[in-house]
Amino acid sequence: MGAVLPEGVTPAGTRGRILKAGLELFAESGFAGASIRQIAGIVGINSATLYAHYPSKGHVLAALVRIGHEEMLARLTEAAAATRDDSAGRQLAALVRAHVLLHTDYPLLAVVTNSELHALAPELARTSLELREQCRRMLADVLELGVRTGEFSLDDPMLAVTAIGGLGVQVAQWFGPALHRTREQVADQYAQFALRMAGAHR
Amino acid sequence: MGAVLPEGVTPAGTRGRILKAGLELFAESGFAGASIRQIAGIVGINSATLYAHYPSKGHVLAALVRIGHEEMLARLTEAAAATRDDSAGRQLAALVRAHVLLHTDYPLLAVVTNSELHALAPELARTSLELREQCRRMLADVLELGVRTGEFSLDDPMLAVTAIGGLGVQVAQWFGPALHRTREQVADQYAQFALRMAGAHR
Amino acid sequence: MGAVLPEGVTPAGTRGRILKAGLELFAESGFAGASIRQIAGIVGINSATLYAHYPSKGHVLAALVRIGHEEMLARLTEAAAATRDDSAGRQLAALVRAHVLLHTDYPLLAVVTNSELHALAPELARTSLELREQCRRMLADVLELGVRTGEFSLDDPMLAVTAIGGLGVQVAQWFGPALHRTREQVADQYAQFALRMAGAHR
Amino acid sequence: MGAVLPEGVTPAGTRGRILKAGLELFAESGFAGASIRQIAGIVGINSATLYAHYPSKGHVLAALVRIGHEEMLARLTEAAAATRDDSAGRQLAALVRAHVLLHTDYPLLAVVTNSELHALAPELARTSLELREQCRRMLADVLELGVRTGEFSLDDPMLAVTAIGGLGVQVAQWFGPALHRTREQVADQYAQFALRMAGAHR
DNA sequence: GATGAATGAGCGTTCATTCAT
DNA sequence: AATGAATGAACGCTCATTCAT
Repeated sequence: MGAVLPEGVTPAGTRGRILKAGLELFAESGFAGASIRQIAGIVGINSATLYAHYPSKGHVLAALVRIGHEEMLARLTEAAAATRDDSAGRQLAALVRAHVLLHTDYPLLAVVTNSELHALAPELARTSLELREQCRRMLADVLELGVRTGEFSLDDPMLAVTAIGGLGVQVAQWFGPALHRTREQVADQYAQFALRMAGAHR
Repeated sequence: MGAVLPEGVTPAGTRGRILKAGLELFAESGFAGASIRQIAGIVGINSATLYAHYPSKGHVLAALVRIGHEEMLARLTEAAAATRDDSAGRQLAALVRAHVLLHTDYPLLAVVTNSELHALAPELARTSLELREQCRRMLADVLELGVRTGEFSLDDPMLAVTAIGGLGVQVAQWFGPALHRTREQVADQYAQFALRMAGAHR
Repeated sequence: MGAVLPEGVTPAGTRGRILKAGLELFAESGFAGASIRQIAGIVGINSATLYAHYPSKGHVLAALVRIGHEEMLARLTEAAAATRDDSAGRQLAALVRAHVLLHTDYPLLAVVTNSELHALAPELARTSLELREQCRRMLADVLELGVRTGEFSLDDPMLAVTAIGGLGVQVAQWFGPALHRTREQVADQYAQFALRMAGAHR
Repeated sequence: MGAVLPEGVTPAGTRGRILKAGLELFAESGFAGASIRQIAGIVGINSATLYAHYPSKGHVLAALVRIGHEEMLARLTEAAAATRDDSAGRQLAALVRAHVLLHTDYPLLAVVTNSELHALAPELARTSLELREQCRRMLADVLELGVRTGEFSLDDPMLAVTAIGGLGVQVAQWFGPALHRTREQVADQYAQFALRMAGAHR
């Protein structure tokens, strides 16, 4: 299945396998629709054993959401760093490409990260919400830069941030081999869409 | 609350109140996260009474999803009819405006319609899936028309259909008074985004 | 199917159709396993309508059990009357034949009458229990007569009453066309069994 | 109470206590009339705990029915073995005695085994139905043997199998201290009845 | 005589979680 | 690190019954 998690960030051993099983089930049935016993069943452990690794079902989701947001921030940060001295257009393209590729590479994680955040207790969600805001800020900065330099033309930059930021989210829901497009092709297309939305010239 | 349903299509009396309560809860907690007793509680009836009106929890969702898709098709159809003889650009703008306004007017319905369809038994989902495909087809037709007439320039029209079609969906998740923009302003902005994505010139 | 009730005793119209439906379902699923809605469904009426004819589910069963016992008493009485002046052997044969034929003719009624009596509130059951005792008495009288005249030889007449009285009960559970025997054949066989059990000579 | 189960075959601990409670209630109210909470209440556990031991209410019944049939087969087999070289008459008497004693020793189990089999899902019932057929076969064999040797005289051996096989069933419904007869007395009487029904001479 | 809407109680079952082992 | 047994609460749903129409 597509239940893939970023290496490095993801814990090893049983903890990691619990996360992967949770990812699979939360993506398919939602947080409320997936049960601790189903998760344990996939991992091959008793449901009570799960509590030796995570203090509650909510903490499993929190860990996933956290990983998803951290990976997003990492990729966007990297993209920004790589284009720090480029034009606003190049910076925007890099951000959108990175965002889209995140969603083609970890589609289930993106789905869970985006649509199950509300199921999280406020305290468990806080960290992730902050990461999310940082990402948003990065996109907003680039758009504002472009507007300032005259490279972009936007009537309502804030709406543009939301619209462009929302592009990647959809990708996670349908990207797959049946699409007959590579991740790069999709990323390039969406980068073009973003540039056009920003009214970029040159 | 934003638990608003299109008039006319929505049944009257207890049936309608059940739908509104279901809409509110499904939007907030998802299908699996909302309980029949919660719905009944909002309506102010015994949970058993619900079954005098709908044969199962799934049928409540199905009715909502159905109404959502029918309203979408109705609005898109109206927009298309009103611009039948206009340029592809005007047709596209009309479709996107209609789509966005649907999401500003019935945000909860749009959220439920889009993100809980998977919770529906295949048989209950079929009708709605067909309506959804019709809407997609309408957007695709306009984009193809624009490409044919040279009005639009698109490398990959199919991806554009998806990207533009996805614009409205996000709107439902954040539109509200706190945004300090009218529904018309948002619709106009998004129509502009769509035209830019399509590479429309004049 | 085999949901047949004795004519004459059974009420006409909807009341009768309710009884037949109840008979069918109580025989198949037991009193607790059959629902008022199922009964109403077979009759083709609303479940609330049933209460215009019977004050409760229990009263439907009571009516059936009553009919069953009355038919039994009627048939046994007739058999006894027809052989009043015959030998004990002929009297016994007539009783057993009548008993068996009752069970071949109204198998479902017999099943319900025998195995759902316990589900009846004591007050509703009383009348039927009295009828049942009368029938038992008739059989006991014949056996005692035969013992007195030396026609029968029995170590423990009371056990014989029970054993012979129980013969018919089984018949209801398997009699049918698949048996490839007529009701008369079965009745004759069982009458012979009874005579043998009684140790009848001549 | 008479909620007694054969030792050895019956599981120990909570599992066994669940079976005993189920036996008591199924015998009294039937399968449909007894609730999981009633069973759990008698055992003294939460109703959810029951599901740690049996996957469904039906499986509790299935276990009981299974035990009942296994005990029946075991006792009949033993009786047959002990009289293997005896006359058909002695073999028949041994079988009937064993059958009756089974019903005096485990009356509730016999009632449940006989009258709730129909409530079992076909798959759960299969094994028990096979055991039941084996028992029937044993009785049929003895009767056929007696007919062949001229020891018995039967017009319709198949009906005799059913009639004699049905003798024991009734016993379970009334045997008890109030009867003022020992289990042995009843068994002997019924063995005599069976021999007479078979038309045995010496 | 019949209905649809309604109800309180209860159904079999599953939930997330705890705890002794 | 892992388990089986246990729990209170809740699940979706059906029950027999009532009542205004």
